[in-house]
Amino acid sequence: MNFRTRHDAIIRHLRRSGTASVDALAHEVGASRRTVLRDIAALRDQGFVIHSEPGRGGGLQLDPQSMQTTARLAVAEVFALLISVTAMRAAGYLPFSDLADAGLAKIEKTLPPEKVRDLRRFLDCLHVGKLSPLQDLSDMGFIDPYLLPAFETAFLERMQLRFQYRDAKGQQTVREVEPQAMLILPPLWYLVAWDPARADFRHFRMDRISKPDVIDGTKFRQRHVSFDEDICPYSSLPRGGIRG
Amino acid sequence: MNFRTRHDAIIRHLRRSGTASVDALAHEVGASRRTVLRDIAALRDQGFVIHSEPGRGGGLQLDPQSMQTTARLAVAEVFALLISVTAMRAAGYLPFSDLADAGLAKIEKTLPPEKVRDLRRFLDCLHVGKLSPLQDLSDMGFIDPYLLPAFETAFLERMQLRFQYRDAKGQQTVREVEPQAMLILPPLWYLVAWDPARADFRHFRMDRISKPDVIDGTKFRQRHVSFDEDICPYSSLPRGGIRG
DNA sequence: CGAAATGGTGCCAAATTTTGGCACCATTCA
DNA sequence: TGAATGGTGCCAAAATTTGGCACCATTTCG
Repeated sequence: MNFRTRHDAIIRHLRRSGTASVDALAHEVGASRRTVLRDIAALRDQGFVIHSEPGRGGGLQLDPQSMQTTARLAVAEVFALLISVTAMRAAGYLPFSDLADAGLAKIEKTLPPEKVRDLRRFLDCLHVGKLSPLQDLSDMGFIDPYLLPAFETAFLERMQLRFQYRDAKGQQTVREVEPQAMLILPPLWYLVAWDPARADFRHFRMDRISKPDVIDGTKFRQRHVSFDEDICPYSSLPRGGIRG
Repeated sequence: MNFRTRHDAIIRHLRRSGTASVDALAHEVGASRRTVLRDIAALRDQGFVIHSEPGRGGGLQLDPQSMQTTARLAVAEVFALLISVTAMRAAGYLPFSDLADAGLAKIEKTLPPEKVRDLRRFLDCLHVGKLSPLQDLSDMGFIDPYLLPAFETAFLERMQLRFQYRDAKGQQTVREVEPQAMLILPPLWYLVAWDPARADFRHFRMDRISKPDVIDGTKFRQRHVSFDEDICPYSSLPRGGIRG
C-alpha cells in the first residue's frame, strides 16, 4: 500500500469512525505508528483539519468542515493572481513563486473548461519585456480598478474599448480602440491597441487610462502585433522546474 | 519538483494549450521524456482522459470533460500566494491587485480558522518601503528555498533563527537572532531581527542568508521595531478597491 | 501521586519508489 | 524513405519513504 492509498484509507477511516487512535489506524492500514503519524502531518499540510487529544480516551478526529474546500475563482481573479506570481518569479524570488504557482496549478485544475479557454486566450495577449532605462517613472500613477474587468470583456469578446487617456504632457483625450495585447515592461504596464481613427497601433500606459468602457455592438478582428525581439509572449516565458 | 506538483503542472499545461507533445511537456516541467510518459499513464489511471495522436502533427490532448472538482491548497501555498501578491503590490508592479485580493479571499476561506490567524500574524510582521536609490544591486542573489519554511516557524513560534550571513564585503558569519519583522524595499527583501549578542537590531538581506535553521528550545518576546516614517506595515498599505 | 494511554519529534539505516537514459517499436505524414 | 510523434521494457543511480527506537508532553484513571 503506497502512501496515496494509505492517505485515502486514513481519511476514510477517520470519517467513518469519527475518532481513532494512531495505533488503531496503523493496524488498520498495515503501517507503523511512525508512518501514520507522518501521514497525519502530511494530511494536515494538505489542508485537512485533524484534531488530536492526548491522554487516555484521546485520539484523532477529522473536522468534517475541512472536507469541502472548493474555491471557485473568476477568470479575472486567476489572471490577476497569475500575473502577480509571474512578476514575483521575474524578480527572482523562486522559493515563494514556485509554491504560489503550484497552488495556482491546483486551482486551475478545478476551473471549468470554458474558463480555462478564456484564461488561455487572455494570457495569449500578455507579453513581457524589459523597460528601457531612459523612461521617466516620476509620474507613475495608479491603475484604474475598473480596467481589468473592462479588459476581460474587450479582449475575450473582441469588442472596442473607449477610455480617457492622459498623455505624457498631461493632455486628456478620449480614445476608441481595438485592444490587441497587454505588455509588461516592469514596472510599467501598457495596452497595445489598434486605433481605427489613426489606422495604426498605439501603446497606452495603463496608469494613464481612466473611465474604461466596452463599446456595445462593436466587434473587431485580431491583428498580428509585432514586438521587438527582446519581448516575449507570456506563454513562452521560462518556467519553474530546475532541470537536473 | 515532485510528482504531485508535476502532475498538476502537466494538467495545467494540457488544459491551457489544448494540445502538447511529450517533449514539450518534459521541457516545461523539467523532467525527462520517460518520466512524462509515466506521468501521463498515471494520470490516465487517475481518470483523466488524455487522447494521443502519433506521427507528425500529433501530440497529447486532454479531454475537457474529464476534470477534477476539488482542490486542496497546502497552507504553505496559500502563504506564498499571499506574500507574492502583497510584495508585488508593494513594489507597485501590480495592477489589478484588488482582483487578486478577491481571489485570495476566496482561497483563504478554505483554510481552517487557526491557519488564517497564523497567516494574519505572519503578514503583520511584513513592512514595505522604498529603497534608497544609492543601494548597490549588482550582487543580488537568490533566496534560499528553505527560508520561507524557517521563517514560518520562527515568526509564528517566536523562536530564534540561526543562519549563515554573507555581508557586503563577502565575509561569511553565523548569526543567531530573534526575527522581528520582514521588510520589503523593492526589489530587496530584508529580515529585521534583534541580535542578542550585539543587543541591537540588525537588517539582513534575504538573498545573503543561507542555511537557515530554527533553534530549538528558544523563545523570545516581541520587541517594538521602529521604522523610518516612509516605511509602513503591510496591514495599513493602501488597497485598490473598486470605488462606487 | 504514579502508571498507563495517548499524540508528537528526532534520528538513522534499510527498503522502496522514482527517475533518467537507452534501445527499440508503431504510426503518421510529407 | 525519413522525421516527428507516442509508447514500452530494462537497468542502475538517485531520491524518498518507512520502521524502529528513544524520548517528551499531556491527560486520565486508580
